[in-house]
Amino acid sequence: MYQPVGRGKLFEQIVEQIRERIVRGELRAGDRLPPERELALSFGASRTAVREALKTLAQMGLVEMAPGRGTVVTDNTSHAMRSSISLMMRVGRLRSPDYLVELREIIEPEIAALAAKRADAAEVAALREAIERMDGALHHSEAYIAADNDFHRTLALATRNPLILSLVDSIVDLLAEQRKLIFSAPGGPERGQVNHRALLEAAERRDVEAARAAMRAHLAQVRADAQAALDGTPASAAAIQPKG
Amino acid sequence: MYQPVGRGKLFEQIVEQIRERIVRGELRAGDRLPPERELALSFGASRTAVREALKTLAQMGLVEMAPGRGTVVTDNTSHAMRSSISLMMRVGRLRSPDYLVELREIIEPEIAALAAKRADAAEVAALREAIERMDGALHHSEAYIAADNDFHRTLALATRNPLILSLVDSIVDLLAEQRKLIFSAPGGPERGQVNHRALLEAAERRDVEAARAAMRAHLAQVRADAQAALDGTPASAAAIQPKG
DNA sequence: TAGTCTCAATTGGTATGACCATCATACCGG
DNA sequence: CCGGTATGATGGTCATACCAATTGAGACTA
Repeated sequence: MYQPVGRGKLFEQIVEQIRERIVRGELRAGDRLPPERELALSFGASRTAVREALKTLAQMGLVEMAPGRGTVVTDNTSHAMRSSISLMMRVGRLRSPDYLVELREIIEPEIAALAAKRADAAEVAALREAIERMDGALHHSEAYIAADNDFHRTLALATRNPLILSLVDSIVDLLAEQRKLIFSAPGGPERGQVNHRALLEAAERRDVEAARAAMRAHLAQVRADAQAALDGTPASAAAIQPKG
Repeated sequence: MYQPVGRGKLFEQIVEQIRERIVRGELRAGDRLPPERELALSFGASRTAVREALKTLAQMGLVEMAPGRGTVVTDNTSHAMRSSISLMMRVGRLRSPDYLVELREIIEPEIAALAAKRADAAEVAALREAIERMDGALHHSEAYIAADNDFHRTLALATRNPLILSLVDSIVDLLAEQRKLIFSAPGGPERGQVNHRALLEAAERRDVEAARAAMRAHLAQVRADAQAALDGTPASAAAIQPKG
């Protein structure tokens, strides 16, 4: 019927215009956009509206604002999704973290398969290095978990698919808790290393099926160890809950 | 070694305080929080700062602002992730849309499998209804695509995993383009319906393996039809970047 | 009485104008 | 050549006013 006369809030129109220019590549990462006062003049709007628009873009991870330096375009696109998932898990009445485990059991075996197919020498080396770091940190939970994260992240990187990498990055934080449980399970790290090595060998041999199977075994073992740690040590299990 | 001295921007502190109350459950979905002017008074800050904080929370999908009605807490936590992925795909050097297809081929078969295992009568009915709508819209691309989206979303819903649902929601928008291609391929929609029906039957029989297989077949056919549509229409094919 | 209409109050959205905090740069003195 | 300092640019905050959309109460009409 009629054209929507005011296409929504004013600041949204400004967001759209700037977003478009970034998406189209007219504005690239590192570029600095005009001061707020200038933008306000260009858009024919007040500085308030421009500012709300820039604030929104900053929250989306498209730009960064800093006093004295101005507003610059950034390529930090995965940051937003990362915090979103983290938030979602927390706000979702944190019961049933199984949601995350389930998603992980869906994607990680396929990630391993793709990684085995596509990993180059450098990535294989990175995997080996991560495993060695875990070997050397079997009694140092923080370093072990960090190396463990790197291992899985390198696999995601080897898929050559940035979407998958972002997805993995976004759930890494949430896995720290579970990995602590594994670490506290007797023999948990050692059992994990068996599967890690199997994954490394599969990647070296480009054995897609072996990689998938190894990851499945790994996740099953992780799930079992985590459950065992919860059952066996009610004290540490209780320590998980609060953390407000 | 030393702590950062500055406590950060003022509006960030306000964001943190309100966010905490939402995450802790003190503020639940539907709750309405005080007017901006009141909040400004409570926080001992100006309305500007409060407003920037609320704007940030709105962008995160935690609250919704509307003139006259106030600011209410929402549970729409997937919205942020949705727009994030969409943005990432667009800003990320839009060549190689295969990234998305690849991710889809990883998760959708497993979604179908989980859905077949867990779908209740209402969800099966919703699947059937979506298929019927597609039957009735074989010559009306917009309605067909909408029903197609609903079909896949219902599958995700049936997994009972909100993370998976959010992930699918975030992908839906980006699939519109591909679905238009399918629709333009001769016999594409009809072939799609065959697989849709197979998925429905698998869900009815709780046949996990059949569901997974049907979805794999569906995606393979979709990929083929999309490619065929591109090959057949070089003009539109030129609009897509050659894959890396 | 029931329905609708009007209008004022509430509340988010925008506009100004000012001032502060921080950073970059150019300038100056050693 | 170096280091501190003044100056300007720029984002962050404040105060105030007005606009726009929504709500809800009270008046008006059928």
